Amino acid sequence: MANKNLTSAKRAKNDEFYTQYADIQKEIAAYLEYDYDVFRGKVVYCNCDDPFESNFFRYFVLNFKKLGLRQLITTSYKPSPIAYTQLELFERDETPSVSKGRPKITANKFIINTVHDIDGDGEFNLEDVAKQLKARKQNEWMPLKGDGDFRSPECIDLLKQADIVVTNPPFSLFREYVRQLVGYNKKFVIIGNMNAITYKEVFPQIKNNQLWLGNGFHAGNAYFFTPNTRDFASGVFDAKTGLVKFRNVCWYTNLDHGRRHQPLPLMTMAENLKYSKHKEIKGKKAYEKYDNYDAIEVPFTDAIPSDYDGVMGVPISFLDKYCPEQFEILGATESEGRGFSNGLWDESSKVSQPLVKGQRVYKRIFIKHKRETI
DNA sequence: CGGAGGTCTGATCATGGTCT
DNA sequence: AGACCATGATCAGACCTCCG
Repeated sequence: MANKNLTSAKRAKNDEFYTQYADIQKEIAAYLEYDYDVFRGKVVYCNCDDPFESNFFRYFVLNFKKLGLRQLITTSYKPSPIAYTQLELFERDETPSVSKGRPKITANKFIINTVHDIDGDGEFNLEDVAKQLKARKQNEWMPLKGDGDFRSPECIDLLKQADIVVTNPPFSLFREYVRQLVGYNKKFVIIGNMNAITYKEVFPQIKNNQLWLGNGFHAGNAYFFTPNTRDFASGVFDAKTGLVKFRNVCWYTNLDHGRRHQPLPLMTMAENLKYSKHKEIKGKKAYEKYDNYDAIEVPFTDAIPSDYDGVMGVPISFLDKYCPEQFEILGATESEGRGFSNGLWDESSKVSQPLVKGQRVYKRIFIKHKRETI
């Protein structure tokens, strides 16, 4: 067990990817558009965010009044690399050390209760925050006792005080992270890999409409800033901008937003097949029954027919377009097919990956039209 | 030709059962 | 109990194809 924690922590250290300000702004805007007061009177906690670097911290401080926050709590996991400091809060040497002989910079905790223009330059900005924090009136800044791991007791105590968690957690710890959030019954807006949809911790919640995808990155292409430039192949890392490109990245949330309630425009089966070969769309078998599932194969989200009332298997990226008023989610193939058989959700099912005429297809989610029934 | 959408591997690690 | 093996689950990526 101890060993497991060690390896996790080691891995987490490599998870140094900073979300861009514009991406956070765009995502939060989607929730505000749906309900302008979602954040009003709320305690927001960013528990994987170094305030020295984090754009989450920056966003929520700068929009503290506009959102009507009650409090913003931020904790970091690891020491800040000195090179990328946005917030020139303190001389680095002033930073209290945990113990002698160890690096002076440690995991930090920031608690913001109030923000206002303190230096009288007519606008509120990060300089004001720095001054307020230095004065240690109303707002708090202190090192954490431990390493700032989101699972540590002091971070869990802070989590308990929070209403909404917003952050970009280490992907390698995503399952544990979600499990903790759900366990403490928190609202959240977090970033994860699209494959996490199929996780045992995640999919059942999606199915029950307790969790869904957020507004999202443009086309699932997310660009994160990273100081670890050497770990990436060219094409993935852009030296000019310092950004790493990731495919298939999305926001996971249980806050509602408008796009989620827009039904996907659909065509009939015949219309979808019109310009393609019989039973094929873009060279893929379409609308055939699976060999091992009581459902038909729909190879593209675009190709979901408007006129089929039975169970349909669709790619996981369908969830980005999922509108709960339009469709019902029945199950998924999960990894190697656990969880669904004979048209029903079944935990003990051991059915293998979906096959169409003996050919294996990728992971599928099983959905059905919601119809006005008599 | 670049953006959007979907699918692809096999290395790697966790887990669980069985053999000394 | 600990070593060893079989199986399951995952992937802060890589690649391919279609389309305008």
